Amino acid sequence: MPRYEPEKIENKWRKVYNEKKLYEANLNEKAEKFFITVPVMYPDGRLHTGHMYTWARADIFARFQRMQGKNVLFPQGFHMTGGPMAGMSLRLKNGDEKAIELMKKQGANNEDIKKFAENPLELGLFFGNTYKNDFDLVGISIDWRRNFILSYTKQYSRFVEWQFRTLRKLGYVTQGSHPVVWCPKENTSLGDHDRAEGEGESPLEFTIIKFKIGEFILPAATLRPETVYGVSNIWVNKNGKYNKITLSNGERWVASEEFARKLPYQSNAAEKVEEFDITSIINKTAINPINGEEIPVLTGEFVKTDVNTGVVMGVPMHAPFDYYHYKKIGETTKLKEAKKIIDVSGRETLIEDAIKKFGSDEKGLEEATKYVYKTEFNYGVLNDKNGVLSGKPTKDTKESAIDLIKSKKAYEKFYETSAVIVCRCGTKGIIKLVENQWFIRYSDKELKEKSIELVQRMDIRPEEAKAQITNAIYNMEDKAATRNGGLGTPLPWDKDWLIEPLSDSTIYMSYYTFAHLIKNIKEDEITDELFDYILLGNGNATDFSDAVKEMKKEFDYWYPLDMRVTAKELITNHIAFFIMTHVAIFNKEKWPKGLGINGWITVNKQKMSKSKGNTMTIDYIVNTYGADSARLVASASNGMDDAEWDIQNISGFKQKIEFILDITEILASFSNERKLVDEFLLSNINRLIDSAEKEYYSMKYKNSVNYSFFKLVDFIKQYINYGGNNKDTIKYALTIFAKLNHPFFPFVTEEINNVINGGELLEKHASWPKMIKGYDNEVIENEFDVVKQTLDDINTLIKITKKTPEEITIGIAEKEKFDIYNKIKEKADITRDLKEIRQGLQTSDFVNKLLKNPKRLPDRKLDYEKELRVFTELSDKFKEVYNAKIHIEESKEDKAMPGKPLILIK
RNA sequence: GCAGGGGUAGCGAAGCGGUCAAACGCGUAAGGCUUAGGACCUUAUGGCUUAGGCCUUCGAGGGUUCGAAUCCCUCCUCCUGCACCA
Repeated sequence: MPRYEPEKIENKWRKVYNEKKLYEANLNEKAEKFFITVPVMYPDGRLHTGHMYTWARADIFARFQRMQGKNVLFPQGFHMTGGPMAGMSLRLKNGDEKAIELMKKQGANNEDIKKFAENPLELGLFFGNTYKNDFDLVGISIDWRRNFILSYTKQYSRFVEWQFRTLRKLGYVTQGSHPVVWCPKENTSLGDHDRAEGEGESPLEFTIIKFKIGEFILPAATLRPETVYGVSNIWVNKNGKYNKITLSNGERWVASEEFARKLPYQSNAAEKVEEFDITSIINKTAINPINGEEIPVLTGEFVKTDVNTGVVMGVPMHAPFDYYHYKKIGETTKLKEAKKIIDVSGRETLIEDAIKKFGSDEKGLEEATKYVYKTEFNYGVLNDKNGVLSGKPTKDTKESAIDLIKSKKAYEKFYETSAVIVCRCGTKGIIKLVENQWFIRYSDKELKEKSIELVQRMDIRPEEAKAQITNAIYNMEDKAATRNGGLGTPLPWDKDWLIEPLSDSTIYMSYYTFAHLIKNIKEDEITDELFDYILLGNGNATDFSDAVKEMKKEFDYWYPLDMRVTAKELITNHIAFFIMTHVAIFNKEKWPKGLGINGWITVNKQKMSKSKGNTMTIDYIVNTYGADSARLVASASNGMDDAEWDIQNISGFKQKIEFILDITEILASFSNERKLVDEFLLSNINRLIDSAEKEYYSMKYKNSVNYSFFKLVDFIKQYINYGGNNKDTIKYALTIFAKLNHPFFPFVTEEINNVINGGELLEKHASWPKMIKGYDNEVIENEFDVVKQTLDDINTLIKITKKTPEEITIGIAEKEKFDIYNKIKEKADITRDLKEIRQGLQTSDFVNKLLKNPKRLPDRKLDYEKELRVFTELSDKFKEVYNAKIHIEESKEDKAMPGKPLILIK
């Protein structure tokens, strides 16, 4: 018997598929089209199992649709817009050891790395090439002719320009200023992916209140301007370095040196910066601009000079740090009593309690701060010591507090990071206020409404994702669409700006439809009018060349997009942008139709990702286990939950494949004998076709392999085990096995089908099997269940009695009992009311037994003749299993029930 | 803070008002096969039980129902995303 040799089989069919160009999709008016995409990939490293998961899921659907007779287009592009590649290139250029090592580990040599350092696009092209190989290896059925690179392809840049001019014409573009996390060394914004530390952190807006001290201003930064009436003092850190900053309006600020360095990124007001001896103002008196109160400047070593201004207002009764240190200084120096200005009813000693609870070390005070802020914010009210703010709930006071501060000309704002952020280059990130930033107005109410309406109609799997997407759109704010570093297409009307990567990739799927044709069109022929004509149907056909008309034909045929497959983390950004931009630009009939959202793979509960180092590259896994085995990963989950993937699963898969290959090989040696067990197998397999199809359709692949693979194999095993040996039945079972599993395991199933049936390829239109009505046989399925149950029961009995059976008698209930049983079964389908069921039945011990519990009423149809025949047919099997004499007979005993024969063991 | 999704056997998970320990996969144990290991096959895998039985379970508590993991309420707890970044 031959071993399963995946490499041999896979090479063979991979070659056939490529030679016959089966993955290349051509316009064919006669065939129904199906257009499926996965987002463009950003080629900055090798592909791993995590990627394979998403693409295999899409590929399975693509193949499934092909087998349904659809003309399937599954293209794939690359994305080379944006920061990470440029950042990596820069790091390589600077000789960053870590970066160089990372590239080497992924197969780049010194020559390559030199090229990457010179041009980040080279890096993308290098990895892009490995992707094509890896995908081909694992059998992702992509039409590579339509591949293109965003936004590196010149023609595509034209397309993005058209997109943005169109959005602007429609009024969806606006301009304003915007705070971003920034690396001052690489001079670029720091997205999550560019950070070595501080993922998920964002800019936080602080209010600066200007306290006067002599000729100087102390700018105190706070998140709670509403506590300004409770200020007891100003904190500075006597160990910190401070500057005197002269502003263009003449104000002279005293703030930390770090602040002076950060300020220019948010305002160009500073004219002169000089050193300042902070100790010279400690214990001097400052003025609260809101109420004119005189307050001392105190030193507090807890004040961080690298955050905000290095000047903090002390509000002891409402801030644990202030409380603790103010008290401490108060022990030796006479200080005014701190004012309590926020009341939380029933929590008079909130701050004392909080410190007691969490402790007075730094960590404890931090915890206490969170706790106090939260409690006061949600339940607090500003008491009568708050001037014009008195009586307001804390929750609603921030805005009016700011207005008040503004009216005293004491207001300023400053952005700070919500926690420490470090760039991959090692530099600490700061906040830059980007002026004149261009936005796409995703906040537009009408656009949101239309988009949400579309989402309700879309075919989204899993169903739960619909609510999330709806919500994401509902909460959408304006999106900064440009940036001033990295790679990308310049904004057509303001060339200083580059269009940002999430914004140049919202409707590019339409570009796939003609990507292979537009390559031949000269750049200057690609005008806005051309795209208006192709994509929106505007303009006159006579104005365009045949080549352009051809492109329009492709677009009209393939668009809209039928299915987009992505991981769930894209819901709140890319998916929302994708849907909304389509709604904004395209005619209604071109809006997207379907989505497939998946979770991610975890290994030991950790998300599989490059940064965690828990991945395997695709070429490794395919070379080690085979492509079909590797694709099993797509069955890791049903919906968008995270799915734990265990490489051990592959061994069970292989065992079963070998079993199937074995019977495939010896198919000719089976007989022509037909028995009840044939009906059993045909009926079950027939039903599996339907079950598997439904699960494939809703992308619940864990369920679909369960049916098409594990259950089906199990049925064939049972069939053989019960003595089935009919050649036609087995041939049918194997054929269905090959077909139902082909989307999942294309190569080995093609081989199996080829061996038993020859002829046409499965990877061809409309090879999906249909159910055969006559094969359905519910009663036979039930009776074989009875056999299984009876075998179990016999085992239990033998175990309990510890007997070695010499004779086993199986007593089938008499026909009358079956009649009553089936009658009750029919009634129980309608009602569970025992009285109602009892009506018209003669009372007997048997009836009483069946009607004891409404939960245990008869619920499957059985048949006397069949039950007797099934057991008779299998008596040899029983004999073999128990090595005992077997009697099958009718029995009048009470214990002989329909579906539960009497068992006697001697 | 805002939003979304969970808590079922050793693990991953199915089940979403009615086949009485719960699909399927993995793991584990025993037996078989084998020179041995691996692989493979069979059986078992909540507890008790000398005749197919009983008891206890689906995060916790309460409710609706003849009947709830499944519906309703309260609580505990875990995970994920939050944008200028692919």
